[in-house]
Amino acid sequence: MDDRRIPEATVARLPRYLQVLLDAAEAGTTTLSSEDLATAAGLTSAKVRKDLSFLGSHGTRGVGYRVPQLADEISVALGLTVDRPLVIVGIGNLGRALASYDGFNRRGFRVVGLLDADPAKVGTEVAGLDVESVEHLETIVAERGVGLAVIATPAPHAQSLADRLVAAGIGALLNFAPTHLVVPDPVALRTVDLSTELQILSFYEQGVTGMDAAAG
Amino acid sequence: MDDRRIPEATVARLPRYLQVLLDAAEAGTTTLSSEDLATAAGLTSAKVRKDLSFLGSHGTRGVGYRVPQLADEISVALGLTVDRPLVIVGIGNLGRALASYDGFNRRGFRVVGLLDADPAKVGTEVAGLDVESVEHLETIVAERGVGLAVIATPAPHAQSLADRLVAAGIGALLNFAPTHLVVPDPVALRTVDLSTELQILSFYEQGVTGMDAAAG
DNA sequence: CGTTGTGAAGGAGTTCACAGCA
DNA sequence: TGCTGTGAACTCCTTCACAACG
Repeated sequence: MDDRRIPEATVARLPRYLQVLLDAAEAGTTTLSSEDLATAAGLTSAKVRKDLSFLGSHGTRGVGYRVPQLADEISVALGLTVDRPLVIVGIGNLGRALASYDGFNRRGFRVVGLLDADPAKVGTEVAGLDVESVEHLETIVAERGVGLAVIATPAPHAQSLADRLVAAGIGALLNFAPTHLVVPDPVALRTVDLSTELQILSFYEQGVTGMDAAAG
Repeated sequence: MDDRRIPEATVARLPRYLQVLLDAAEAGTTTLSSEDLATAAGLTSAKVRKDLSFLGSHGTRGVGYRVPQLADEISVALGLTVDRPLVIVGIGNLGRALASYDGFNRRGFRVVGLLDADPAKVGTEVAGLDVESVEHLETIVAERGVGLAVIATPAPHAQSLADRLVAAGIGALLNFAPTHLVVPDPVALRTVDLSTELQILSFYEQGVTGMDAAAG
C-alpha cells in the first residue's frame, strides 16, 4: 500500500534517519537494526520501525535494514534526488550565514540567488554569488526554476515578500522572520524563530540553574 | 490551581502570544479577545483560551484579555523577567550571525561571551565582543553566571562541548549542530537543524511545483 | 533465534460545544 | 449580550507486545 500518506511526525524524523544512515555508510556499515538506528537518532526502536513501515520499506527480519538501500528510499521519499534551486531573500547577518551554510548547498539543494532590497548591498558578493535586487524576484524565480525560498528579512517585509514569491510560483517557504505568515493551501511553509527557541528554553531552564543546593 | 504543569505544546506557543501582545501594546490596544489573538497568531480561539487557562490567567468574560497584564503574565511564566546571560560557542558564519541577532539581546537575554577553538579567531571583535578561547569555557560560565548556551560548532565537536557546558553548570542548550546530543535529565535542550528544515519542506513541496497543469 | 511489521492500548494535544459570568 | 473557561469527544502520535518470518 504505497499510501503516500506519511504522518507529519514521521516526515520530520526522516532527515535524521538519513543523516545516521549516511554516516554509517561512510563508516562502512552495511546493515543497521531498528535498535541501532534508534540509539543513534535518540529515539525508540518501535518508533523507528513504525516510521520506516510508512515508506513501504522492508527490512530483513533477524537482520535489520540495508544501509545504502534505506538511505536511497528516504532520499527519494524526501525528494532529494532532484535538483532543488533556492533563493535567499534578505541578505543581513542571518541571510549571509545561510548563504554560506553547508546544508543549504547539498542533498540536491543549491542556492541560485541572493536578493536584497538595499541598493548598497546589491552587487556585492556573498558566498560566491552577487547579491541581486529584490525587484527582479519574479524574473529570477521563473528563469532559474526556483521552487523554494528562504525569507531572512525583518518581520515587517516578510508577508508581502511571501505573497510575491507565491505568486511567482514558489512551492515552499522557509521563514526566519519572527512573524506569522499566511500562504495559500498547496504551498508548504515552515517558520524557524530563533528568539522563540530561546524563550522556550528559558521556560524549561527555570528551576534548573541558580538554585544551588536545592532540596537541601 | 497553579499547577506548574503547562503542556509542552502550550509552552511552545507562549512566545507567539507574547509577540502579538507586545505589538498590540505598542499600537495602543488595551484589550484582545481570544479570537483576536488567534487570528494574529494563526491559531484557533479555543486553543488560545485553553493555553491561557494553564497560566491561571483570567480574562474578562464578555470583554477579553487585558493586553499589558497578559503580556506580563506570559513574561513571568517564561522566565523573561530576570537577566539571562548566555554564551555562543562556535563563531563561524552562523555564530557570528547569532551574535548580532536582535532576538538574542532582548527580553532579558544578553550575550556575554563568544567562544571559539580557532586561535585565529580568538581576540577578534564580533558584534562588539571579543572572541575568547573555548579553553576558558568553565571559568566564563562560572564567573558570568551563564545559564544558557548556544552551540554553533561543526557536528563532531558538539557533544563534547555539551558535556563540558553541562558540567560547568549550564541549564539549557540551544544546538545548531546537525547531530543528536545527549544531556542529563534536568538540562533543557533544543536542536535547530536548518538542513533538516529544508528537507522537510522538500517533502511537502513535491507535487506542488514543476507539474504545471496537474490533474489536467 | 533475532529482528521486523503491526494490531491494540495508551497518552497527548486539539476541537467542540456550551454553561457561567461580567 | 458576548466572550471566557472547560468537560467531553475526537484525532494524532507513541508505546506495547507479539505473531510472522528470514
